[in-house]
Amino acid sequence: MPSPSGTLAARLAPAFDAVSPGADPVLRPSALDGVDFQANGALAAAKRLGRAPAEVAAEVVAAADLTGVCRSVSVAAQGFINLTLSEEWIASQVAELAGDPRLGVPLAPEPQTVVVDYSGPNVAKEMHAGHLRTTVIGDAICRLLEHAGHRVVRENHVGDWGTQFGMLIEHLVDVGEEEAAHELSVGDLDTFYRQARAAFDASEQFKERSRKRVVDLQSGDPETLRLWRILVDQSVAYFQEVYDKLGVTLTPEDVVGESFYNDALPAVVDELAEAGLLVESDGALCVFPPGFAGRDGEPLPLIVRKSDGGFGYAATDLAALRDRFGRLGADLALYVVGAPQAQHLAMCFAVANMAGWLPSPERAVHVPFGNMLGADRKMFKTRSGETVKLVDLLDEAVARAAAVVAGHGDLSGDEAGEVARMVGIGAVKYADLSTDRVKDYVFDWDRMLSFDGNTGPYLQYARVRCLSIFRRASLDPATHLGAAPPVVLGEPAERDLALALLQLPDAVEATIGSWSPHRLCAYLFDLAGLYTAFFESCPVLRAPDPAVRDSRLLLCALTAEVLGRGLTLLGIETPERM
RNA sequence: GCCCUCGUAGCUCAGGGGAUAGAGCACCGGCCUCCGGAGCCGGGUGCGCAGGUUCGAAUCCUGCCGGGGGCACCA
Repeated sequence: MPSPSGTLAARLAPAFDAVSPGADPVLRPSALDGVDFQANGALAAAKRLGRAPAEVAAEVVAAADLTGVCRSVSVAAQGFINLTLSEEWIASQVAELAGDPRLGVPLAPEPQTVVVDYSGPNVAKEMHAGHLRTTVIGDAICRLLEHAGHRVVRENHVGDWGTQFGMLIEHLVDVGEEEAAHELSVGDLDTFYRQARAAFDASEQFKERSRKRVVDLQSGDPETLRLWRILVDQSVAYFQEVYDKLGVTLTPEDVVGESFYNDALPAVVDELAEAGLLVESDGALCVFPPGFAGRDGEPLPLIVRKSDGGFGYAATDLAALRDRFGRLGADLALYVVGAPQAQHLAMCFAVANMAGWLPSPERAVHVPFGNMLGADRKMFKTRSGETVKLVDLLDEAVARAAAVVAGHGDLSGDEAGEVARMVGIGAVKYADLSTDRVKDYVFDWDRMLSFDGNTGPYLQYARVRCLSIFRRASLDPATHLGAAPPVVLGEPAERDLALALLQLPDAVEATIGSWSPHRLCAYLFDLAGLYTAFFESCPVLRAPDPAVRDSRLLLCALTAEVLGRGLTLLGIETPERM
């Protein structure tokens, strides 16, 4: 079942085409009172035909088959077609929605393989607040794509290779394997890293050992690899604890670290050389993709192999592109990576395209995001100026949510704890997802945990309110959905809510189309607001007659479903009570 | 110096070229024995600046101003 705008577009398209071949209607929700949608396109057609817009629009309307869908159709002077849906049609669609497990969201006609690169923490380094955005946004995108029927390959590109591992391995040796593994397993990664760094800075001998260890690591010395593996395994296990706490779908199997591409790096160089793209510059092997200039206006290189013979991260990223479009057969690769990487990724994409690994430029997409800021609008830090550990942030969220939930309802111990967890984690995730990802956003505990405004708790609570009506009446929303009584839309608030319920597909489509979860958030917030208005003006259990009561119960059940589905797609859990 | 990005109400944010630019906080009034709020209703200010494209611009283009970021061997 297509959404209302989809239905209207489909009905109008033949008429547009008949009046002016090639013309296409553009459907938009209308802000005008009493008008649901506005169809544009007649103006452009009129221009081509050299006729008056309103006249062309009228002709389109006459040619369109809108029987049963619209209650009224009118044409404005500028050539807009104003469409008002009939209550009967909305009611029939809502009844159909009740029996649709997908809530109207279509499956992609041509499923694609999409690689999503997100989270990407570094081995033996703490996950801090800065990892929140990539992890939460990337995960929501994965959920949305999978729900749309696409095959999603999650890749957690962890930093598990590089010169710093010489230092880390030597520190591990000094501390002792068992002790080191213990430190890392309890999540004290920062201390471990700092101590390694301190040892490195303090001692020339340690420095020399570290340098030698890097060479051993890169040459594949078994003992060194074994020690390295301890660092990686402990870190990955720790990351997983954070992911589980955060409610993110990443698993250890999704870890495809930098080291994974080591064996492919020589081939990357060879193939670039064969393609005639490789240039030696100051001892480094580079590719100069056109259109990139450096500080002095000189062409900017992507350094594939450094002058010391080592590979930089450009080589790894190129190998990853080669792997994703080659071995994995990706149709699309998404990089949920911070905005500062824009130029680097653009260069990698350009080079991969030139090398023939990336079939077409638009198939690799950087999904950038802005920073999380503190109340002072500066980088989010602790009061003492340190980065905030992600686990600490999440624990604080749950603790704060517990206080909020305790002051709000009357839940018992275990359930209160579980609800606090869902509310706290949900609040953090929703705060991150609900604003346009490319902008910086201000992190504010009180605002995100508020039951008012565009927040996670507000939406969770709106759903709980839907469900509580059923609980009070000892009814089951599921059986009510299954029964799907006739829908009565006598009150404006009923009509508004019903129409909004039908538009989840549009919100999902807009979200995927722009890789912007905040679009779905905005829809859910709008829906929750309409539900509140409905709830205020339309008694449900005390409805004037049984038919109206059953219809309103259906609207409640469906609102709970849509809110629940939307939040789930965003990766936010939904308590049954609050 | 070049490139990218952001600039919307006092604050935090929405606004897929369309009609009178919207929420939530905060502020001021009024109403609340309401199916579960710290509730409901009402109240007003704003698109950084200047051009351009267009029938129509917060939206697209150019320039400037301001914030953030990036610009050869750290990833």
